[in-house]
Amino acid sequence: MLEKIKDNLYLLPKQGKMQVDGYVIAHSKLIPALYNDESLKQLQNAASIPGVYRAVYGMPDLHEGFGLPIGGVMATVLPEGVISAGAVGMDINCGVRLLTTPFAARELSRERLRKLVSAIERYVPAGVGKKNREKEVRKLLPQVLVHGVRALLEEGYGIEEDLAKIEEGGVMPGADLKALSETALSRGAEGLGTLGGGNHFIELQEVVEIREKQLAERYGLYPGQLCVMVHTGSRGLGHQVCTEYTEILYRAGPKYRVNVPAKGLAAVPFSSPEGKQYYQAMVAVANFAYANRQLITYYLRLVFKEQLGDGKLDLVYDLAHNIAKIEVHDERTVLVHRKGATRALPAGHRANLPAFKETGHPVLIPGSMGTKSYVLRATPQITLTFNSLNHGAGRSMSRKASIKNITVSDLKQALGEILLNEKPEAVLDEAPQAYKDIDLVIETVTGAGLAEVVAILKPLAVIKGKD
DNA sequence: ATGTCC
Repeated sequence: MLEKIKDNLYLLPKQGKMQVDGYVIAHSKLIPALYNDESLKQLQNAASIPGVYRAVYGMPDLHEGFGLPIGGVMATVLPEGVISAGAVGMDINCGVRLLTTPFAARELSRERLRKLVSAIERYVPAGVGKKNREKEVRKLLPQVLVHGVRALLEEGYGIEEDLAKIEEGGVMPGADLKALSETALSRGAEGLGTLGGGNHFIELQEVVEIREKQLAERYGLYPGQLCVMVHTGSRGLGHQVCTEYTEILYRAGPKYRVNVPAKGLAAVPFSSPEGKQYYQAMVAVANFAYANRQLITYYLRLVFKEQLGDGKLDLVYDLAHNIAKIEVHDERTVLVHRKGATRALPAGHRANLPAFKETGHPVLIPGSMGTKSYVLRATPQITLTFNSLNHGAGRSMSRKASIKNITVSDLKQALGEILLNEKPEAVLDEAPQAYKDIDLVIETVTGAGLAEVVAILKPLAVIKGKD
């Protein structure tokens, strides 16, 4: 089905109802796994959606999802093209934030590290169904949905400098609370400031390698530095909104003569009332997720102050990897749906935040639990994928299969000296054996000429939430 | 990913 064009680049040729070609960025060793799940079929489905533009793309961490595969990028021409809730994903604005600390990793004894982990667990509720305990936080929900991180700054949960390092400045315009159901609002109030479960985590990491010294320094990264990476999203709120709107869009589709190949790709024209309403809801939820990572940062700063006497944690960057954005490509306005894909703007791109205009922004790519994380920078060739890169390693095994096939000792061996807050048996589905090889995935995007490695971090301790 | 099927 895939035709090799050159190393790390494959064509999924237009056939059947596909309106455009597909392209998959993948190392040859990553190809066989793509035939073991529905991801290529899902990419073909995406290529048949009304108003799809130029081509659909699969990142090297591609795997089966709901509707659009994880690691999928699909753009639609505006205003006549469609918007799809399933192509954004359940966890709207799931994303990653990287923080530097004023400490060197080697300054921390194992005992100190252990105490740090317990303190983080005390401050940040982690695990499926975990709720925040503070009335004052729940009260912030309406402002957070409309004003994003800015609303938190006004209440003292952050500093002005934080905004300069968050994608979109921590707020997307166009949110409307009326687009959210009572259930969604209630789940949002409970979920604000919580980590969640699944692949979400807080990691204490050490910068172990710098590949681009000047760029790393511009990003605030130095060898040996202790860093904190936060991976979470919009919790039950995003799930609720995706579920509700998939149903709404699925029912409304025929009214606009939009027929979709799978319910997960339910879509309506962007300019339709339902389309506009989903976009207003998605933006509100995206603002919530940026704020969620900000609130967790506030807790982390308290923890560092309490445990180590200095809570000066500075943002390297905060980015979304499940979202749809209005962008200009080939001088056309399109809606780029990225699901498990990171926007990656090269040097000089005008959509960069002022802090990164000259250099291009850091692209934060976590590995799987216990493996390295990468900071990349996109090259000018990134226009190939609508300025998109992968979002992580990508699953190679379903959660169910992982629990069945991976043993506690497999996971313990993979973790080695790395501290884990949870019992290994509680997070077997997150074992690195359930994921693709992050080094190979990164080699793919660098080999394809889409990005270069700036810095590499390795985990010292992992905080996970239980399912 | 998710109050993992109100």
